[in-house]
Amino acid sequence: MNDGVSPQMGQSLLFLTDEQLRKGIEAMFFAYRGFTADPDRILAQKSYGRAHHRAIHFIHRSPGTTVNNLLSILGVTKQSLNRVLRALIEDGLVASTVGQKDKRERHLHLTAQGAALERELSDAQRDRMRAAYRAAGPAAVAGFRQVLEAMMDEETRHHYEAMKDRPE
Amino acid sequence: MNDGVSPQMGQSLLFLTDEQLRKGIEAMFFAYRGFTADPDRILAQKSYGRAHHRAIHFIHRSPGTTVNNLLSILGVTKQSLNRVLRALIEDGLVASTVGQKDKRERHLHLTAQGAALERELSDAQRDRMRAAYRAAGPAAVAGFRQVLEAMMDEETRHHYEAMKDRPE
DNA sequence: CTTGGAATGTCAACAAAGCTGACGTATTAT
DNA sequence: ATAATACGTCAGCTTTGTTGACATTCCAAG
Repeated sequence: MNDGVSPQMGQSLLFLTDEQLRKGIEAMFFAYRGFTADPDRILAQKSYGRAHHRAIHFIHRSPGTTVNNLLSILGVTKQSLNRVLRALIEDGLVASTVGQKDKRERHLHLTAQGAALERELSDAQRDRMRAAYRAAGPAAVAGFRQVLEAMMDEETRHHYEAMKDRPE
Repeated sequence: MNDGVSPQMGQSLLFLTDEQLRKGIEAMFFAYRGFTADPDRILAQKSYGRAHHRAIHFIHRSPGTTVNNLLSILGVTKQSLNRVLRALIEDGLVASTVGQKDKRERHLHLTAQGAALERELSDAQRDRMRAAYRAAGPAAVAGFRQVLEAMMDEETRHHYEAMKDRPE
């Protein structure tokens, strides 16, 4: 299994062994459970699911986004998103307004109520992330982000990058 | 929002800002899609799903494991696992044998066919992981693993650690 | 001005994968 | 003997994804 790596970097390539890769894969699997655990608990009380969380998160991040844009960020079908969105709109967490320039489009915003839930969810998720970051330290965090970014699909990374530098 | 960090480490705590945490959260979400994308494609062809992949993975990792043990690793109900397991046994990918010492237990193994699918799936998943590792470098990989481990629930981390140092 | 295509919404039907609750059976432990 | 454990299974429900079909609204190009 030659890796096509230049010979002058004869330094430890042990981090690329199948064993190391397997640990990374399992770490990813187990960590994702923790990542979603706290929001999941909050959502269950309100009889929402992860799909609602994701919609709320990205509407918060990109206020006024269109349904189509949200669709491509989330990578699901419009039917699937629509079901979630309908519930959030009916419950008064999300406001959908017809576009001025293009009236076919709907622009999505969080209501005060929606923003409140967003805060509750992201507070919980951030708490765990903060604890993990603090335990691991800044250098580890930089590496964490680097590896995750390298793991994304091309198209996905574009969405990620586009969202990256927007101010809070 | 005081963090209770000792004052002598007046160094940059900027990596703990909400902005940084949010990026980590989004990176985790987007990266997980990439993480599962390649196996998902293979599984879809064979009309299996992620649940089958997980069962196959951990049976491969812990040959002869009992149903109960697998249950606690995967964190699902026995009914949910049973559905998946039944399909894999019927299709001849997994062998279930009655325990010798305790005959109530079933010990699970991959058949040759099951091992073949396991290899196909983990090859695909490892390829992406390897590319990400190589792009990021060994230091980043160490950080990646540190943060992920710190993100796990206590109980989950035990499973992870228990599996960690077993030879391939 | 008409017409084609894009954006959206909605209906129906289905599947994967999780859940609860109940029950049966074999086996082991007390 | 009885209780607890390990496993399997039936039934029913939920969330979240999928296709496919179809209507509406609207922009833009001919």
